[in-house]
Amino acid sequence: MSTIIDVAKLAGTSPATVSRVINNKPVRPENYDRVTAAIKELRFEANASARSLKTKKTWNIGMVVPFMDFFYFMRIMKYAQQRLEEQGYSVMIMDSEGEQELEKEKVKKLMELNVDGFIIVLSENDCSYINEIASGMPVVLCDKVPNPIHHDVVVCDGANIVYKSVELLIKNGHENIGIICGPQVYYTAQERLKGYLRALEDYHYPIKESLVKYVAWDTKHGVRNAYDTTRELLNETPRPTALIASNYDLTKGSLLYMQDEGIKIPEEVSFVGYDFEELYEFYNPKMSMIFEDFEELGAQAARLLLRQLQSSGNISSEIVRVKSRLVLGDSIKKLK
Amino acid sequence: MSTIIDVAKLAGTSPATVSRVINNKPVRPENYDRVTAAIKELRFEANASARSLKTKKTWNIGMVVPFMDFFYFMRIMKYAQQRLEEQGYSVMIMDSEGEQELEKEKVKKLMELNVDGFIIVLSENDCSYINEIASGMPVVLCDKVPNPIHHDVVVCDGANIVYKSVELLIKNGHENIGIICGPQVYYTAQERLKGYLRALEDYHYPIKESLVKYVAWDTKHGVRNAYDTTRELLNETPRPTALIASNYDLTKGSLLYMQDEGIKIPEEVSFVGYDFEELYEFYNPKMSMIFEDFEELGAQAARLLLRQLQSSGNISSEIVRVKSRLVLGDSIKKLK
DNA sequence: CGCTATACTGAAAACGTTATCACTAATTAT
DNA sequence: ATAATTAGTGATAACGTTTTCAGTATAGCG
Repeated sequence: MSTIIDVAKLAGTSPATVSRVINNKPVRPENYDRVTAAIKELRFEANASARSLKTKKTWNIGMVVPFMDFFYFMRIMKYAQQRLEEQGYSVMIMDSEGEQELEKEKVKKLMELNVDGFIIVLSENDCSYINEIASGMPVVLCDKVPNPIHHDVVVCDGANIVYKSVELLIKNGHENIGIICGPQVYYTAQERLKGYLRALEDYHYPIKESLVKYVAWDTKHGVRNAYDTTRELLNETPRPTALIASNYDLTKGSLLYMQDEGIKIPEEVSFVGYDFEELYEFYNPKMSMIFEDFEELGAQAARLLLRQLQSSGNISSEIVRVKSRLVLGDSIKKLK
Repeated sequence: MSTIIDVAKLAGTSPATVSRVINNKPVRPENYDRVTAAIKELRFEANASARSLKTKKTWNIGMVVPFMDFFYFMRIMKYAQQRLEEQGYSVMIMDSEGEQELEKEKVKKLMELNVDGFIIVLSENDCSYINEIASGMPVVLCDKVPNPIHHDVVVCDGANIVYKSVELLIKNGHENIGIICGPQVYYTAQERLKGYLRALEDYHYPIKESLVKYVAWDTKHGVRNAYDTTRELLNETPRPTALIASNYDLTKGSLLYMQDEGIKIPEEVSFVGYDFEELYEFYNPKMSMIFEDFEELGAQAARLLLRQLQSSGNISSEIVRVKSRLVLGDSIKKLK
């Protein structure tokens, strides 16, 4: 491996000039040519460690997700990474295994590695530790977000799309619509419920508490919880004629229950799911499903982070809502 | 941020002694205590860049996968990462988008970042560039492997498990068994076909060329290709009574075709798939499916890499085969 | 008790960059 | 033509570690 000094010698300039060339600072054209030629000849690559040591910038971004083998999180990170790479950043992704304690450790680890910023999908509804461990760091929170927020945040627009889904069910004659929600400490869970409530209100239907179920939707227990909750819901009076599962895992659990019990969709109950791609392709009949735009989610996260990285002064934090879409299948029965 | 010098001052020793403490080198107990106390008090963390600059070791491992939002690859990397972290390494994962040109770029980028080693899932059947770009680097190749191999390699044992599957089909009275294989330039594709051929031979059944289809199984086109090939297979004479799809995407494509055409499994054709977890839970009837052990795959990749990282001298490259398992569903019909 | 071997220690020189600063050459204004 | 500015240069000092090396205590030995 050759160094800036080797290049300088070959080009007949000082190391400082070589540094100026590789950092796009003004240099006499003649010197520029000689240096670039020397760089090519020696296959010189600036040493990242030395550079970071001097500049205090590693051009590395730390990402933490609850489960890195889960497409949902990784797709977000993939697209964020793409944008960040365009700006010269590299990315380190770590897995918190859905546990806050581990998440904290990973953030700490990334701090030791001197990352320049973070994109985090929280494991639990708490990010207070960030200010202790990584105070002053550029941070973007993504998807799972605690309610009082002091950071830049990107979430999918749940209110709107759930509103539309409920509206559609109503127009198909459904009055008793059950919904399986996430814990209301999460912003996204709140939003999705808000869409449900608002639609019913707008159409002057009463809201039946018994048809609104709150479920711990963490990736570890979400499926199981939704499974049980679906049973509960279908035993309520009035029995719901339609169900909305407001999350990937909740969708999975709910459908598994109905499959196990042989409950026919849409004959016995209509259904709208969330984010379950593979299933959408294969389930018979095709499920109606809400899909979040992970590509945009990641891109926005990257944008917000870059904004922080590039601005020197304090900027007020921003919350970005990314549109979701509802794809229709044959899982909604027309009543009457 | 405090430095080794601040710590030294507070502890009343030289920076060298502090360095010795944080690197577990022998130090007088009294000094050890004073230094650790000072470290705690100042919340000192050794600067990674400075350390790397001096030691030429970053403790970073580069990983490259074709698609980082694909659970298959990420699960491998997740478990590899776990093992590597235990040994103090951090991991940078990059996405080659299934294109060799990009893969090369990512490897180059990771070289610039001075990673200490690589775990790579190749996009195409060629890793010759590695010797140009990253010659001498510790490298482990994973899952998709070109045939003549000069690196450490981890693959799933396809021969054995496909053999078992074919055997099972034979015992259920099937003689005409179709198989959708990957391109024979891939080691894994070869192995899976080998299992098929050997089982038929062992049971003295003729091998019918028309029932063995070779398909480009890359993540971009695999599904589509399998879709078309399934049609072909089912139009062959003799018509196969059972089908084996030897890969996740091939399974997906094949099942999609049969679903679209309303071909009933197992009534019209028996089926054994590969790696399609979500589907296994939901498809009706339950598919018989081969599952690879990604956890072990990743763990072995990490083990091989650590072996290279820790050994100073040249070691001969190793090829590790990880057992797969066959999970039975109701997709195999008993003939006669 | 003196001698050698042992076990730590601190000073100082790296590692490969970038940033500062004083300086020179080239340009412009007068 | 000379003075005043501008543009670009190289020497040098960081950045925060580790490593070498010579040195100093301490322990072990006869």
